[in-house]
Amino acid sequence: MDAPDFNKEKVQALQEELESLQKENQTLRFLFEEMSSKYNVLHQAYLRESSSQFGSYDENSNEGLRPRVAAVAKASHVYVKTDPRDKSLIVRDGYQWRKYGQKVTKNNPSPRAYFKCSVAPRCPVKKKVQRCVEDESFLVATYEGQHNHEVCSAPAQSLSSSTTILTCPVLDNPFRPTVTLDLTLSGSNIQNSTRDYLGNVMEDYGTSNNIDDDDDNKRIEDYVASLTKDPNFTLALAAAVARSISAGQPKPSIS
DNA sequence: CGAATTTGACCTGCGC
DNA sequence: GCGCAGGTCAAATTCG
Repeated sequence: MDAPDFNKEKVQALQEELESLQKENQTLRFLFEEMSSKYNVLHQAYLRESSSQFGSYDENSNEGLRPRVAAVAKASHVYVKTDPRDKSLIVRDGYQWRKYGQKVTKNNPSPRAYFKCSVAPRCPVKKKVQRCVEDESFLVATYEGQHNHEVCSAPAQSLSSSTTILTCPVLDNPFRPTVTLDLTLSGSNIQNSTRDYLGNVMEDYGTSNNIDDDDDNKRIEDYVASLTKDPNFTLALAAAVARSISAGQPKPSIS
């Protein structure tokens, strides 16, 4: 076989792969943006509803001791990509936090920082932040509880240049806290299951996309809604995140 | 000088 | 009961 031809084919194959990865990246961004916007709308609605419920709540009454909204939400874990040289344990998520403790834990050489939400005096939310033991360029933030107030400042997108993240609604439940994903990851890090799943979804979307503009937005919303309800999508995303963390390799910017 | 952070001490829960 | 680990408190320190 002729060597130049072989190299040419190789370059062409790589270019094709790069293009497909770029498309994939765009698809993911599109989906996350859609879900994020829907999440924000739902979250605001939830905050309004819960605040009105708390407003009528009589804390001196014994019968009032059972709020209609569960006070303690399950802890959620959020991975945030940061510069590994940056040793601070600060995760900018739009809320104000007061640090009240730091501890070195058994299975992780990096210390764990403890924060309380300081936006509202009686906000019960706590946050733990620790570097990921597998990849120190990731911070793992664990949120406990639920904010009883609204976001007070710029959200996660305002992170420093060394941090590239996107926020997305946590799937299937608009009332869960935000999960943060690094979408600068190379497409090669995306688990096949994720790729297959999203491929199927977008192919499905594409085949049904020959409709007029009015129906277009509605259909997009339907797809986003179906995604947020689909546990397979949750699993696929989780797998992709886990894989990207374990890979810990240099990531070409595809954007 | 007040607010935020640091850090060692203390508390609590859990496994043995 | 004891020891360990995680979580919280609060005095000391730092910073704006």
